[in-house]
Amino acid sequence: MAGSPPLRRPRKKRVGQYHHGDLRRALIDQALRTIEQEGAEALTLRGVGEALGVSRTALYRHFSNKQALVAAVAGEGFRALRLALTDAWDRQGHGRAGLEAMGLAYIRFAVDHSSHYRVMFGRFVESCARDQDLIEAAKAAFQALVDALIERQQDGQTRRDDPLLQARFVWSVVHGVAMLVLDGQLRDHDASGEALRQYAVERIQAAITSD
Amino acid sequence: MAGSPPLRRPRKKRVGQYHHGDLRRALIDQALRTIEQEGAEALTLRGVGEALGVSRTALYRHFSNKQALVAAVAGEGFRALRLALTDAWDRQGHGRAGLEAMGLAYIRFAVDHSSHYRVMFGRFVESCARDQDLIEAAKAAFQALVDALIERQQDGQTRRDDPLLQARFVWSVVHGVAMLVLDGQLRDHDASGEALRQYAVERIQAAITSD
DNA sequence: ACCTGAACACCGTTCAAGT
DNA sequence: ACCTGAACACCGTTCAAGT
Repeated sequence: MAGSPPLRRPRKKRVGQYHHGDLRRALIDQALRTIEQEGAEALTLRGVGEALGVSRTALYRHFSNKQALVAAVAGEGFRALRLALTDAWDRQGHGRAGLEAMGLAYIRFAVDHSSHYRVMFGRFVESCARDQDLIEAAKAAFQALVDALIERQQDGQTRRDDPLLQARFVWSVVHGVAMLVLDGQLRDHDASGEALRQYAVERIQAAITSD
Repeated sequence: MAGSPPLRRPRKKRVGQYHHGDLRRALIDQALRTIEQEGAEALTLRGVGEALGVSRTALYRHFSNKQALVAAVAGEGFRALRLALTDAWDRQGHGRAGLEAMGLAYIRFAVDHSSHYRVMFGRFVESCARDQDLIEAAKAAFQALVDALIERQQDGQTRRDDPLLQARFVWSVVHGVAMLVLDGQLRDHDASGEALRQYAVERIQAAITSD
């Protein structure tokens, strides 16, 4: 779904040789790989550098600090999420089914890339919310939902509430469901998680339709 | 709302003297104070110890590690949250207004104690989900919502879905709204945040009522 | 029983120095 | 321009030793 990054194997550092590739790109990919495989709290600059056969301070040539690297990874996440949402919407033909597919796609993304998803919304990001690229990527993903809801309203299928407000509500629901499933708040991770997803998208539909 | 802990001032350590109070309690209170004032990532065992005039390893007599301390703080949070929920429900007389008040109380708790709330649901807690006290406290808070929804169903006011599923859905919505507001995803923190809260509780009502 | 202080193995970040 | 290695100021945790 996320278009997994090219598998650049950790390589032994040959002495006296620079990286001389797209180190910035390589750093982001390696950070994402670490996050997905071992979790966000296992991400260390030393580890990333070592895996790339590069000094642990090399990344300061490309990022101002660790947070900036994490923000870049989060940005990638929002771009992948946006794609997942628009894909679902398009594939189901922009109708009620499309909207439900979008909701399920959102939750699936969060569950399938739980560590990455956490980074996208975690406290990490909050403080470096100045990162323009990150903000734009997040906005674009959100806009995909707004557009879909507007189309449904114009087709006369849903309540004509403020689309932005309506979108925030829908986003809240799927975000909340995703977080609950991720946090393992649901004892039996599989069965009740699946039931909640289905119930949630159905009730969203009711909420944006009925009086 | 949370019944703020007794203000035990950081005191200078007098040499050769032990704490000899309820150190466990003092550690939890101090940790919570640090979290609320400076955020969860500013919490260090060294800092807690210093504020209490105690060695930085003293807490290992009362907690197995930092995570256990954090779990205890999270447990306190769930107990306070449960109180906030039942208070709102009771004060509004168990009706539709009571349920809406509950939803707003939930979101208000999260916003007013944002750092504490984050700790309650953050990744911290996930790994030490074995902490029985924490699990019980979280369950009790959730149960308050389940009970309210069951009562509404029995009064014939809402859909007779599986109460547990319905409660998870409602919890997801308020949790999602709280997270969105907290993450500053909402540009104008005040106005649109307020609007979203109102819209959310209203749409929850619609979702659990209509077909 | 309860607490301490030194020690250990980690962090992110800075900076003068290399090529 | 890009990268390195040593150094700095932090962590959580362990453990022998004190009272």
